[in-house]
Amino acid sequence: MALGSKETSQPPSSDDFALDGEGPLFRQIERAITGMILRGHYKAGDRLPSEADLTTKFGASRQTVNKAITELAKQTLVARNRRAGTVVSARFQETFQLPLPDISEVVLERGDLYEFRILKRDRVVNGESGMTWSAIPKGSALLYLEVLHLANDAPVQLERRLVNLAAVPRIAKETFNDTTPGKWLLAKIPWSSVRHQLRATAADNALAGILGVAVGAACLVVERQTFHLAVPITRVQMTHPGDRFQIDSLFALSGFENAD
Amino acid sequence: MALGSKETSQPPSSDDFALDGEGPLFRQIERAITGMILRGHYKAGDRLPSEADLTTKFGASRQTVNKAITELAKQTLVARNRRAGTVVSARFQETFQLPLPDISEVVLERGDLYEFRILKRDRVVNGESGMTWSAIPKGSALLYLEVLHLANDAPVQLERRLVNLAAVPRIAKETFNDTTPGKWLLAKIPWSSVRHQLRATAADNALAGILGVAVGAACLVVERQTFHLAVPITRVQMTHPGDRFQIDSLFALSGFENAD
DNA sequence: AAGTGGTCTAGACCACACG
DNA sequence: GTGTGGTCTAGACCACTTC
Repeated sequence: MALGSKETSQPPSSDDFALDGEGPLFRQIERAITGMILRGHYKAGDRLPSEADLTTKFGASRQTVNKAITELAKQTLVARNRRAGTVVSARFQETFQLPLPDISEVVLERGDLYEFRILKRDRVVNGESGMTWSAIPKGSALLYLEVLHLANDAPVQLERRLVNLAAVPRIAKETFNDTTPGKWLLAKIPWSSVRHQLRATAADNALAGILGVAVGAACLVVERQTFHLAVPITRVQMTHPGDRFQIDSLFALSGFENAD
Repeated sequence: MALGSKETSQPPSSDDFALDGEGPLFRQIERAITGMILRGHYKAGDRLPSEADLTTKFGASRQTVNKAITELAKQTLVARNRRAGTVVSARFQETFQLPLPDISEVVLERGDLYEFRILKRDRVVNGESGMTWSAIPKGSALLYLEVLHLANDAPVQLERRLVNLAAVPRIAKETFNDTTPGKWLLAKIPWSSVRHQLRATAADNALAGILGVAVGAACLVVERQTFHLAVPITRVQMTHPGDRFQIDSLFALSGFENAD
């Protein structure tokens, strides 16, 4: 079971460049090379054969080989350099995909009953009455929404949202009888960039009352700011009771999804 | 400033298929199509021209057009279907890249002084003395490590780690004078899949004492399990004081990074 | 100077899904 | 059937970087 096969590992033999015949050729090549790296035939810092060599070894065109290796480079498994060649990375990926879907889908996915309630809905002026969104000039018209999301009647998320009314005037007439503001915005307004922040906070009195947890209880906060072509669209703070919500993500190198 | 240009948006004219001449052709095509979608010339559910048509409109080869659209499909901006064609997605990406680098780099990046202390180091048997890792058979030999990470002498992370000794026997001799266990493992042992969980917890007495926070303080917990070719390597719980640590991530559609 | 990756084209065959 | 994307090849030119 020992993985410490590095000390005794062999350099890649011609057999290691064998393909398994499953699926597209470029994926087979991807798997073959990933496999050699994972099995220690290529170690961190080692140089892979050039594309021209791989073309011969795999019996594929250069385009196909290039597509495979480009994909490995995107996964940060290798680094590519002109003239110097392709080198196995010393360190693996440090950025991971985390799914942050609409809370309604998380709840429904679990088979629970989903419901939401609009607690507040106010037109506010940026910078006044304690509402400030620094990405937007003071004095701008904003819509403030407070929405409680419930799973089987238990609160799982308090959503506190500011919407830039100059960018999304139509939202003023929307009543949100059928969809949540989050889904409405996602469907109506495209975005070009998104910023996320994750942190933990203790519930204050107001939050504790709304979420039905003890004062001081740990909560997971996801804050999201959405922009469209440099125009701020919406900023939302999603606060979850720490004991009823977590984010879960599984990542596998492509071709090795079933290696668990 | 209003973005509600959808109601008045025009169907794409031939001018919209103009390229800006910057960088590789496939990126120009990518930007051109992304731009048409973001500006509302193509709305959710609309069908893009076929690859053959785009080949003509952009004056590029099919390979090049295909590469551009394949990239858009990976970003979930469009969905591709044989026979039915390429359709603009009704909903945008719901999975985001979050950076989770080694804590030492986060601290050093901020310009703070970084230090770590190994608080505990025990050989344990899985299932005994309160240590259980369900991915591994009971009775397996594990190494338990407790490491405190500090920024400017203030604790920012408590790391509690289990290592599968059968998979990583060499770690038994490692003293971690120079590197943290996390970095050591990353450098020595490759992984093929990783699972992450994020949640908030309240500090209990022990945790509060170690982190130097009040009992009950909110903490952000990142749990990571790493596997290599189906073999569990390590499981680590990284607990951060909620007020001294957060995860931050900015994502932009490629080609629109400067649109903020 | 020469090797390596970056990109592009023209042409081809195939698989799938819809009518 | 037939249109659409999925994939592949052979060949080419170029840019960058190291030798």
